[in-house]
Parts: sequence; structure tokens; C-alpha cells
Amino acid sequence: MPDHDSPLLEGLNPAQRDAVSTVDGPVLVVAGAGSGKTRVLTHRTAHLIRDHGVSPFEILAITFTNKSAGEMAQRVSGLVGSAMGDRMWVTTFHKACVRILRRELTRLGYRSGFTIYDAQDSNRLIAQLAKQLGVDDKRLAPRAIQSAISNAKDELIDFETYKQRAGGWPEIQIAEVYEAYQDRLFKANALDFDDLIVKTVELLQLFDPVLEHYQRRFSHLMVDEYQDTNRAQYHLVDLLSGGHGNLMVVGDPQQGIYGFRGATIKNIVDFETDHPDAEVIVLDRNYRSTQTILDAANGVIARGAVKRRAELWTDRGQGAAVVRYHADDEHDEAAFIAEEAEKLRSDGVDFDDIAIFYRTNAQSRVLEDVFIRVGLPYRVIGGVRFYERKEIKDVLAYARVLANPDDDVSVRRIINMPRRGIGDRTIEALDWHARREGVTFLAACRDAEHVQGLAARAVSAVTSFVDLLDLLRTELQQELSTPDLIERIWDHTGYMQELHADRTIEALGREENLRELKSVAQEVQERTGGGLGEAGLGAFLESVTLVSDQDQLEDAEAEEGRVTMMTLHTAKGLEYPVVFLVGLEDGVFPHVRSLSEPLQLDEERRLAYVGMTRAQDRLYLTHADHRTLWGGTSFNPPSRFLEDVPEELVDLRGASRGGSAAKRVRDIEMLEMGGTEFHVGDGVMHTKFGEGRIAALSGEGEKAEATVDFLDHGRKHLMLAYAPLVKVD
DNA sequence: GTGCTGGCGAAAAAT
DNA sequence: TCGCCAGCAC
Repeated sequence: MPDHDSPLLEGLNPAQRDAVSTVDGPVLVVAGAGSGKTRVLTHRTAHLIRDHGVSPFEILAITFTNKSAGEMAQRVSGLVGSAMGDRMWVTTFHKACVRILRRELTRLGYRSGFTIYDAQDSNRLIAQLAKQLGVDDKRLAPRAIQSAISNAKDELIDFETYKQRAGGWPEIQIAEVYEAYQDRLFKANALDFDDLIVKTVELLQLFDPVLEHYQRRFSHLMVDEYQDTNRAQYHLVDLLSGGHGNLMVVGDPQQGIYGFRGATIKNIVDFETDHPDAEVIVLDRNYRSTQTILDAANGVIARGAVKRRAELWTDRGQGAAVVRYHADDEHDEAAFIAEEAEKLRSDGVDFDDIAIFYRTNAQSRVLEDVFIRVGLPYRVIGGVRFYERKEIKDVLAYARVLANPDDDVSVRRIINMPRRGIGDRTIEALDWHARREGVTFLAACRDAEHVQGLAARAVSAVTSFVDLLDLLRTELQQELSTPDLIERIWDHTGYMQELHADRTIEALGREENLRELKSVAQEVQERTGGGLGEAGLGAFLESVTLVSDQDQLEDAEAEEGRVTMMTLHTAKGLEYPVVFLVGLEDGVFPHVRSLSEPLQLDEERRLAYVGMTRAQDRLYLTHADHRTLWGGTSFNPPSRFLEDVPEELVDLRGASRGGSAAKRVRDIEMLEMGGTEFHVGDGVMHTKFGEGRIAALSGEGEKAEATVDFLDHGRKHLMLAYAPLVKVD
């Protein structure tokens, strides 16, 4: 079918049509915010399949998060049928690499079933190695070493090269740790996040048959958010598309916000020099925001260093002015948002349509405090992640050791967790033995009785640890399901019992988290077809390793009627009718640590641009006169980005102009506090747990606590001063 | 080896 | 403000 007749081109603007119908050769799509690039990507994919006879099997589409991958796959399926859509690879860089590595990594000498170390695991290992190598952690922190190594990997610099280039201190020490780190990762049969990309590139470079296989396999590649790819990813894409050159990259240099982890717009620049024949298509028509919002955002980005290729425009009309609110402090800022959110709702805006973006995760705290007090429902995306919580990592570490006994980092994590009398000295002796004998840490544990310097008590403690693992392993081999395995882990280790005995609110939360982990395992099992034993465990561990913050939104979408909060970085790619951008003060946003670095400052500016362009109808920019930062009060001037928003677009409001929102909230609160007294037997309502009845009361004043039996959530202990609890009858 | 306490230092974004 | 670690008592 000739391109111009395809129904898949209907309803697209001319630039979008170009992008969809240019199916062969290199294509660069510069897609401004809200310019319908997801539409372009999905229609182009469907067009390839339906009108050009490309098998979905031959299409590789790289997205930034699992969430956007899922959405894209779903939308393509909607256009061409799910039988087709399901056969494509629509996935993130990291997941695509894992899929390739699962098949090919043994070529590099690894054993099958490798483990993926997250940033925390790799930090532990680096700290341990740095200590062994005599690095003074006061002068050179493990974190700094970790980030140096990670940066090197982002640029495909291996430790040999790093070593050669190392001029003096601290590079020489970093090089030593880098080498030891790679050695230990290899022995543990583990890869860190960066290695997933690096090792895939290495495989494609070293083994022609592998390269040819994947080049043939994927006849058409598409990469989204190209401005946020790093050099390693650039080379990966270059290798994979090298045979046929059918590569479309989509990005916007003005939205590049991941420079700190190696992303560089050099990739986009190089794309045009590497492919002089590349078709360049600019999408500058915005379908998301009002002209006022676009003008405000354009004002900010115009002062940036990145040369602009197009200025966004829309025919949506002017819309409401951008509201700039000058708060007294961060409490007032939060109170203003709460008030405004209520007002918007009475005008028919759902809480779901409202989002708050901040520069740092810590800023959510005050917002949450105030929202809880005024009873405004909210959800926070990101922050301390579920899979980074201590109890989750502990239980997962057991699971990981069962899947890969060579995983030293995990073994060391759990050897004394829960406490079984194995202290630092014992661990050191075991480690020493392992290194001398050239065996893994767990092998040293098995050989505890021959380890020098271990007391009889230590030997028996270590032996019982090994026995415990063996017991779990035997059970696993009897085709135990992963959810059951998780339960066995917390039973046999006594982990759950210990938490239960604690009876603090914190411990209760941890218990809940562990149960949540079990239900995640249940879901994974249902989704992946219910593998048991080791196979099921492998599938589970894989699925919990590469989750991104935005993936939380999928679960959160089920919970309606809440204002959403997240960092500006997490907000990338999303859109909301109403957006509050908070903390617009020099030192908060832009962040202090960027103020003296022009490149970083420019990235902050792009971040502001990203944040502002998420808004569809209304944009609020707030800043506080003073706020508590780092334990003291700081007076920060309004953000320099505010100066760049054209004055005529702005509706100025502030504490001095209409009274402080914080004060009004405090007044309401005083009234409510005075008016509410709880009694045993009272019916109550909680924003999260729903209906319940008070079973007991204890403590006084600030410390007053209620024990409440909730209909759906069982018994909870709540601090009355903080709990979003109201009386009902 | 464990558990508590006080002092100190750090404090950005994330697959 | 918080989290981590050293130092100390048990």
C-alpha cells in the first residue's frame, strides 16, 4: 500500500507523517515536549508491520522506563492486534541487554544465571575492596570511587585503559579498586547496572556471529529519549544498527537532564555527522499545554546554552496565567498548594489531575506533613524505593544466594542477619581464608572448622548458617514456588518472628513490606506462567531488579483521587493538567551544588523546562522566603529561572498579598484539635486504612496513641498527632 | 559480640 | 535534621 493511503497516517500533522513514513535509513526526530512523539513511535511501528511487511519480531524499540515500554506495546497492539504487538521487543536498554546477556554472556567466561548488583550492592563491594587496598575513606570516599568507576563505564573505559590514563592521586587508587572490583564481580558471577550495557557492547565487538545474529534479528531500531543516552548506549545502538542502518532516534536536546550519569547530547550531534544522509524531522507543534505555559517555558529555556532547533507552539489558546506564589516558608508553600488544590477541586479538577514536582526527594516531607494534617489525599512516587528497603533487601539476599551461591555481597549481607553471633572478626577471618584459598566467601563458610582464628562458638554459628542455606536449598529443589520460598526464608531465619516481637510501628511496617514482597512474587508467578523451583526464582529476581520509579505509577493509578508528588527527574515524560513546581529558590532549584558549575547549572535550567512543560492547563511556580535546610534556616533568593518567565504571563500572589496560607491552616487545625476527642469505641475514618473502631487509647498530648481495629486492614497503632484520622458515627 | 549513646558530618537527580 | 560510627558497658 502506498504510504499516503495508509490509515495509520491519518490525523497526523505533516512532520509527524514524515516521521512515520520514513521507514528506512537513519532518522533523527527532534521531538519537543508534548509534540506527540509517542504517537509517532506507535504509528510508525504499526506502519512498519502493516504496510511494509516488517515482522514484529524484527523490531527493537528502546524506551526509558518499563512503564513507557508497556504503554507503547499496548498502543501498537491496539493498532495491529496483540498477536503482533506481543512479539516485538519494546523495552529499556537495561532489560534488552539482560535478554541478550542471558543467552550470550557465557562467551565471556561467566557462568549461566548471573546476578545483577544494584547501586547499593556495588557500593558495599567497593567499600570493602577499598578498605582492603588501604584506601583512606576520609580522603577518598567509597561513593566517590563508585561514581568514578560508573562514569568510566558509561564511556566504555575499562580498568586497563583507566589505569593507563591515571595521572596521579586519586586516579591511581581508583584504578586499583576498579580492577579489584571487576575481578570480584566476575568471581561472584555478577554484573552491575553499567556492566549490563558494557558487557553487551563487549560481546557484540568480540564475537562477529553474535553481532551478525542481532543485526539480522533486528531490522528496525527505534530509540526514545535519545538525549539521555550515554556513550556506552550510543555504541550499543551503533553496533546493533550497523548492518542495515534502519535506525530512528527520538529526542530533544533541551530536555537532557541526565548528564550526571553520563548522558550527553554529543550522541545527537554525532548522529548527524555519522549519518550525513540522515533525515532530520522537527516536531515543534505542541498538543499538551496552553500558549501561556509554553511561552513561560520557552522564556526559561531561551537563556540556556543548548541551541534551539524550534520553538514550541500550540493552537490551544492562551489559557490561565502562570501563578507565582511567594510563600513565607516551606509550610506556607505546602499550605498554599493544599488550599489551591481544594479550590481547584471545587471547580471540577480531580486530585488525580494535580502533580507537585520538587528538586529533591527530601522536599516531599513537609508537603506530606501538611497534607496529612489537612486531610488531603496524596501519593509520593519514588523516594526510598521498595526494593531498597532493608528488610526487602535482606530477604532478597537470601533468595539471591540460593540462586547464585557465589554472590559474596549477598552472603556477607545475611551471614549475621538476623543476628546469630557472627561479628566483624569472624567475617574478617572467613574473608582472609577465602582470599588465601582462592574460593568464594560461602565456600570459606563451609570450611569454617579449618579457618584460622575462629573460636569454637564462631565455627558453630557459621556452620548453622550454612546448614540453614542448605535446608532452604533442598526445599527449593523440591519445586517450591517463589512465594512459598519467601515465606520459608522468613520462617527458617526467624526474621519475621523477630520483627513481630518488636511491636513498634516501624517493625509493623516492615512486616507489611515483607508480605507485600510475597504478593509481588505471586504476581510475577502468575504473569510469567508459574515456574517453580529455581526457574521461578530466576524469573522473580530478574523482575525485581530493574524497576524504575515511574513504574510505581502503574500500581498507583488504581488508587484514584490523590495528588501526585515526585521529583522533577521522575516527572520526565509525564503530563498533568495542573502542575505545581515548588522550591524555586537559588540553592534549592537550581541546586546549590550546581551554582558554580555552568554545565550543571544549564542542566538545572533544562530540568526546569522539563518540569514546566509537563503542565497542560495550569502551572504554579512557588518559592519561599526562608526555609529550614540542613538543620538551620536559610534565606534563599527567588530562583533565577523565575526571572526568565515573561512578567506579563504571571499572576503574582504571596503571603504578603493575601495573608499566609500556613496561618489559615494552623487556625483550622487548632479548631479541629480542640474539637476532636477520641474515646474507646468511637468509629473513625483514616485516609489510607478506611473505616475502623478505636480499641484502646494511651499516652497524652503529642504522644497520644490510639489502637484502631480497621475493617479492611486489621489492628494498627497510630499517633494521634500525625495520623489522618477523623471521627465518624 | 551486642546494644546503646553522643558526637559529628553531610545533605542531588536514578537505571 | 538525620544517619552513621566510634566508643563504651554489659
